[in-house]
Amino acid sequence: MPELPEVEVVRRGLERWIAGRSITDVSVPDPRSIRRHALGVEDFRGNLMGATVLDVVRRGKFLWMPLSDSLTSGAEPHTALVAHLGMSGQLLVESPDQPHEKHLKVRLSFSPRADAPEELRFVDQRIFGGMFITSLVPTADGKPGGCGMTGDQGLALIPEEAAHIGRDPLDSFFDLEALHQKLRARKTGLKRALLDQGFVSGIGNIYADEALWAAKMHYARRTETMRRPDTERIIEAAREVMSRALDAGGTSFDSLYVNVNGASGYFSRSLNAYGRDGEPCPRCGTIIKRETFMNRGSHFCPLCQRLR
DNA sequence: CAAATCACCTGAAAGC
DNA sequence: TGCTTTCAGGTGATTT
Repeated sequence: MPELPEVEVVRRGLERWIAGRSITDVSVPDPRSIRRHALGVEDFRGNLMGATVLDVVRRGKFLWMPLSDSLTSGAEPHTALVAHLGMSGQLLVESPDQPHEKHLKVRLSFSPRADAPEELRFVDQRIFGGMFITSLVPTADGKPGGCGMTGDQGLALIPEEAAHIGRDPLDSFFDLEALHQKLRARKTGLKRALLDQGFVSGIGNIYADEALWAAKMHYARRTETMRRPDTERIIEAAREVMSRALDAGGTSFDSLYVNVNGASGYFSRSLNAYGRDGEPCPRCGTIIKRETFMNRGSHFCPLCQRLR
């Protein structure tokens, strides 16, 4: 499933192929994928038709495209098209004559541009992801909303529905001290906190297990016992694991075009803990264990990652 | 306030 | 072989 590194690659692809173009047509073969757009399909279409995608920004696993307002062109955007890939979502930039994918949910047509395909397709098998249009609101810290052109360069706005999530470990404005204080105040298990997008975004089950393994910490470690170096260690581990995946994704394909088209699927990850229960820990040889925690698998080395 | 539960989905894989 | 069950996951609303 797509986690932060995959979403970032998609963002870069969209920035390259879609940013600056205007939307000429919209179709929604499966309205379930825009169920978070409360006003329905017609409103969704009406808001997108004629709008220009000004940028493609990401925080954690949320992607958004600030839209021009035809009435006040030149002014700050105040709405955005939000996309979340959920478990199985893909954003594909393709020519309209490509056969429709089995799980094609939303289709956007763009103004023609030389050497760029004209359609953006949202394909999603499990429908945990989706798209919707929403208002942009000021960020809590007044700093740029996320990763992207306008995101990094000063547009301190974020979609309402993503305003509650924390900055991700790859965000240049990530505030370690703020996270550390929140962790100490919360009284919960460490993995639970890592998966809670309100603390830090972008970390899913796979990278949580990998980061915990790399930092040699137990998933149930109490957050109130975390010391500053502990918080640093786990976040640095998460950052390391994710940027390694991003590097791999950025170099394992010929071009961004292939990436944004999802032709090669998701990154093949080199995993040390996740899904490796029953196999030896790459660090010490102890057999990796799997326990159910929060209704999902937690994979860890019983020796390297002890709960004290 | 923390944590558990559920809802949303499909299809691969395992179990019978 | 063929049916049924389990599982996987992110997010958000609701309940304990």
